[in-house]
Amino acid sequence: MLLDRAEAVLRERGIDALSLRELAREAGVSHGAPRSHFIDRSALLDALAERGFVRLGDEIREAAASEPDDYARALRAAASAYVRFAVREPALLDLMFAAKVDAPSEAVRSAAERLFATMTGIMSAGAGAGAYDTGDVGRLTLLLAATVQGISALVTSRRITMPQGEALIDDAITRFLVGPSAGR
Amino acid sequence: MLLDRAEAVLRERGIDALSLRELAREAGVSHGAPRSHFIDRSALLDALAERGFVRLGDEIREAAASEPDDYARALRAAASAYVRFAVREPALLDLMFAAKVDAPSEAVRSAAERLFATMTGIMSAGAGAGAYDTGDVGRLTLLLAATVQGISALVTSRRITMPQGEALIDDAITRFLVGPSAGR
DNA sequence: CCGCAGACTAGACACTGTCTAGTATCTAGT
DNA sequence: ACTAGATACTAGACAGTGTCTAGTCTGCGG
Repeated sequence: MLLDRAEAVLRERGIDALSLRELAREAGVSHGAPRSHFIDRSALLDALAERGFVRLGDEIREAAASEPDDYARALRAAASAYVRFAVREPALLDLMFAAKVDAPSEAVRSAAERLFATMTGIMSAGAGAGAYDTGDVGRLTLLLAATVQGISALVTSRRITMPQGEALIDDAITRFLVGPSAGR
Repeated sequence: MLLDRAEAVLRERGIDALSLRELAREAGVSHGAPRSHFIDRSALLDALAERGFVRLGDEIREAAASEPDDYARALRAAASAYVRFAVREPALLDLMFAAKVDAPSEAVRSAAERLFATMTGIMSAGAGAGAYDTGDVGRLTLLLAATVQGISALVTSRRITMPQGEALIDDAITRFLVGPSAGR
């Protein structure tokens, strides 16, 4: 698939090296061929971002499911999976959270929303048992999302190392849980 | 100055619209002229990022200084200033925390470090008076940095609105302070 | 069997970053 | 005062890019 190849280039050589013409050359088709699939270069990027949101959602859901009977561990696993995704696909994550001049496309927006819904689901599992000190799970999830996204940004922009990022996740999750002994 | 004009284009039309040749045209010089100042397009972007770190540091320092005798309010003011900077200069913040394939230049790295030092200074003011529940101010500052960066990313990528971002800052700062009544 | 939509080709256009050789100007250093 | 060198610039070239257009081929539903 064209998108698979584009994703690989994005991962290996960054967004600046991602060229429609080069993708066409690699695929052995003419330079205009990709236009049948993506009207624009930005349409290609949107499709990549959309897939990124889906994949990231899958990965954190799976990570959380690996710890079914411990909220704290499930939360840590999900957050850790998020940062590991960021390290594996730094340029893709940049693309997903890029500050574009015009509003994101409908497809990207809804994919991002589904990721957030996945995170909310993970948080809710603990909320029912009173693991957090507030009833507003949505707002708390937003804060968690911002925190893991920020940690990921610090790691991918090489401001901190991956182990430091993992330590920050630990600190953050601990703060999310009610009581000083929770999850420790 | 060339950088001022570049910053304006970045702010108004995004990074994709930032072209060396167009800058040269606007300045009324030949298309090769900018090369005397910046060897590369990426050198221009690095210079912009560096200036961004300096300006952001100035703004949060000033915000914190406006509340000299209340840690909680100073912290909130600084975090709020960070997010306001992000809203005002979304493309610039993207540039500052972009996940590039090769390591950031020395100048950018040290500018980022100075920003972090500024944040540490703001946090330390409260730490001396036991406002936080841990002695490791550096690690706590890192977590704060990640949190405000993450909130900014959510706002600039239009996942949440600015008021939601402000609310998240409130939630985050409250969690950073020791005791349930702290700063509220 | 027809018509048509979708994937593709091939050429053109305007634009970009980058490299080069050459020029003017200004600034030490002797 | 003269020279050497650095600095800012011009002008031309090159390869590469995204995008648009007109035309071709092919498979499929009516």
